[in-house]
Amino acid sequence: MGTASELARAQPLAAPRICCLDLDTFFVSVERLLDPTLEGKPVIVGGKPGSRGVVTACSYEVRRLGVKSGMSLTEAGKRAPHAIYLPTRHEVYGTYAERVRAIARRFAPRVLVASIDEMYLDFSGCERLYGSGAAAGGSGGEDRTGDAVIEGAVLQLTTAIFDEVGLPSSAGVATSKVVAKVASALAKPRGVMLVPAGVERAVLAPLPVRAFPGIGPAAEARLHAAGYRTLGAVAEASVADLQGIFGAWAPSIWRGLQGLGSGDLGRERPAFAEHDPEGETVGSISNERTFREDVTDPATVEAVLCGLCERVCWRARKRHVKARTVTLKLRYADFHTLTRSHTTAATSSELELYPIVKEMLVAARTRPLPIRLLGVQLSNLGMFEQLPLFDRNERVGAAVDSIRARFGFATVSLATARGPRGGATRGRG
DNA sequence: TCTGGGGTCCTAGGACCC
DNA sequence: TCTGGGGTCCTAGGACCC
Repeated sequence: MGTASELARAQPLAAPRICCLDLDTFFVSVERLLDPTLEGKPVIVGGKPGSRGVVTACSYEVRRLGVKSGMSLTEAGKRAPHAIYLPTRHEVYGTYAERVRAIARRFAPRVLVASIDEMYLDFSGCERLYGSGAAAGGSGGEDRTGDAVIEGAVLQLTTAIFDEVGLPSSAGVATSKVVAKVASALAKPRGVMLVPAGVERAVLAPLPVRAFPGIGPAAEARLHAAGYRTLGAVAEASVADLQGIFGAWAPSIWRGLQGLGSGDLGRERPAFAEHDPEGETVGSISNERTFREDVTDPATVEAVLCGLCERVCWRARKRHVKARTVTLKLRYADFHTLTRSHTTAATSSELELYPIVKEMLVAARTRPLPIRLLGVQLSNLGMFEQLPLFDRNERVGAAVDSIRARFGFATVSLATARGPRGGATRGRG
């Protein structure tokens, strides 16, 4: 019996314990597992230097030379001419990521997959689960002991990932997701950093503004222009001051900087969710392609556009969703980029979508410049049930899918997707 | 330093309806 | 006939993340 505050004093609610687990130079680490001679050498994943594209991952050896992920391969080639350049192999990395997730689920009751190499684990209330015996001799108060217990569990987790899969990882633990994420970045490589409740602001204060998730190049420039250089300085500002810089994000960024960010995992991103808890699917499915060389040839343009339609529709059908909105993305040789979208009745058939997208391209392409990139995106997605297929287009789609399920995506395609001289535009992968 | 590909979320204007 | 305002949907563009 008693008021809520009396109860809280008698039985202190432990602060949330959110762990952000991040695999170190993930793609490089997987490549090294598959080819141990790469160990200790400068490695860049993303493609050949000089080819169009960017660095998707790089080892610490080349980071010392100023190479960063996102940098163009041309630039990387200048800074690290002797590095080993490898193509990106997403399917391979996916299987390793799944093994890591399976280990994570052994350690925490709730796990949220944030990206291929990053996840959040909720250790809130797990102090007793991990605290039996050994860690109970802490000298500090209740919370200190809890911190030590959780830190030990996270250390066990990263050790298990290394022992069982062979991948190095880092982790940050804090009372909120954002601070845990910042801490995991500070812990790299191969470290664990725990931010005790109450010291979040002190940990964030000296960091440059870009260290905070959600502050990118544009916000950084606006912050610098307004005189803010560190997260400590931004934390001093009022929500009203931040409104002009972050717009709708201001309150959540302000809270995050005070260490008051959300202490629960939040919702799984649909792209990673196995089942949609609300029964309704949000999100989008897109594929885009940058040409090796800018193209003008209409047959090539059509073939690629058709192939993109096929691919997104195929992925939509695999997820049992239909789209109401289709968006075309067009990038000219001079990098000027535009999008055109169209909303109709829900579909997942390329036979229906391709003519629409083709028409959008004709209407959108007002300049005589060669094309650098084409993209197709499906959005406004909704679930559909697997019913008998009355519709001709759906039967065609199902037949195509059953062949692809056995032999791969590239084995069948619409005639238009096969390029000018009848040859497939894509290899068998 | 000639700049990938997969996503999510926000902004802002216009159409349309009540 | 003129006027106002809110809500929702659509479209285009852009910031940000990995």
